[in-house]
Amino acid sequence: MRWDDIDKQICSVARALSVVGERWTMLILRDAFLGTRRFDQFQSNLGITRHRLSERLGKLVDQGVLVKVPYHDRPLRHEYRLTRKGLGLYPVLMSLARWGDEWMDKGEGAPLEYIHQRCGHMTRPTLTCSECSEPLRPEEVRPRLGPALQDPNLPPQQASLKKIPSLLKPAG
Amino acid sequence: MRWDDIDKQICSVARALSVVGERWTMLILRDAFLGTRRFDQFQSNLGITRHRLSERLGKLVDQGVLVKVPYHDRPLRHEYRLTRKGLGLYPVLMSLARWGDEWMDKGEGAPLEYIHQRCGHMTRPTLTCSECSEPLRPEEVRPRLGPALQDPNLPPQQASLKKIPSLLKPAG
DNA sequence: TAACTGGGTTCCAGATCGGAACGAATATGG
DNA sequence: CCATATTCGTTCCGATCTGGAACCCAGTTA
Repeated sequence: MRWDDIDKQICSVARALSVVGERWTMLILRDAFLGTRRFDQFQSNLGITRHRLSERLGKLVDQGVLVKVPYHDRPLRHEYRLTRKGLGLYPVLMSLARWGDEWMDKGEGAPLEYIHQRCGHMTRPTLTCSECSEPLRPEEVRPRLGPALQDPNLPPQQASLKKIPSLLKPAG
Repeated sequence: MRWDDIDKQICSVARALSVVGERWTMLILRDAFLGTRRFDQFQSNLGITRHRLSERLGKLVDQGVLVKVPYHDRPLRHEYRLTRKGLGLYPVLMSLARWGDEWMDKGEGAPLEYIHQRCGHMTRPTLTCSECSEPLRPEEVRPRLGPALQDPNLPPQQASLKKIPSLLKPAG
């Protein structure tokens, strides 16, 4: 299967990755969340080539993750801002950052810390259950088929998704 | 800058992506979280080529995200299991899935639903503050320089990271 | 002894990437 | 009026990565 076809899978992770799963895209969004808005700023912060940046920004705009907002005309200039859809990726970025902090630290501590202004404390973002507010641990969550996979006449390649073995134990 | 050098950045997101940011890697991990353990199962579930799969699994093992555990000798066979480091990626996968559910739905509802066995309810995983337990909203969080970026003699390319403009408003 | 299974590796054409040069529209300085 | 700068891109080309198919190897089954 080609990478370009992953968005055809009946899987939310695959669909999400079809938008944000390419090289650089997540780093562009990281910068966007830190306030970067202009082409040249993205380019010099990231060290990405202009060509690639242009392509990625274009795709994010097409997908509704960013919008081009004019901030000056004559000459026409625009900046790139996160939409609501883009802001929805905040948990993804934060979870990546947290994992990087914990597992990829090179011994000098975290690059950035985060203050939750609502409570005033330095926060370590935690994924919790919407119903009981406890932290979500993988071995306490059981996936089951949702509406999209209950359709009896699924394309056969997707059938494997119907078997969810789902035992989550670490090893080692 | 080459993609292979992103792990040299002083940024936890970049470092995390240097491990899980390549094509297919996240989908391999999604499958691992759903219980897949064997080479052929990954291959047929994902539709990835054997070559690519072999390479990605190898890298994940090198990075300590998966371990090869023998389950049969003569002939020697092993399976791939998530380590603690790998299990640490759960929030990333869940956040991606949630975002996909919300923003990439094609009108047939979610592919999978998740039951939190501790409380018995269907859960919508939510990123919250470790200190006050409120949901973390991007505009309520202010990043500041952590230990790793306070070093006064940083490599100059990284200096841009020191400026954190950080205004997070949607537009659109 | 032939076919099968699990878990790979090799090879090659085609797609994607990185770097550098080029372009276009306007503003600024002299 | 001309030269230079700024901002935001696009074009071109050689290097790297990817996908598909074929091949390999150690047992196992029949």
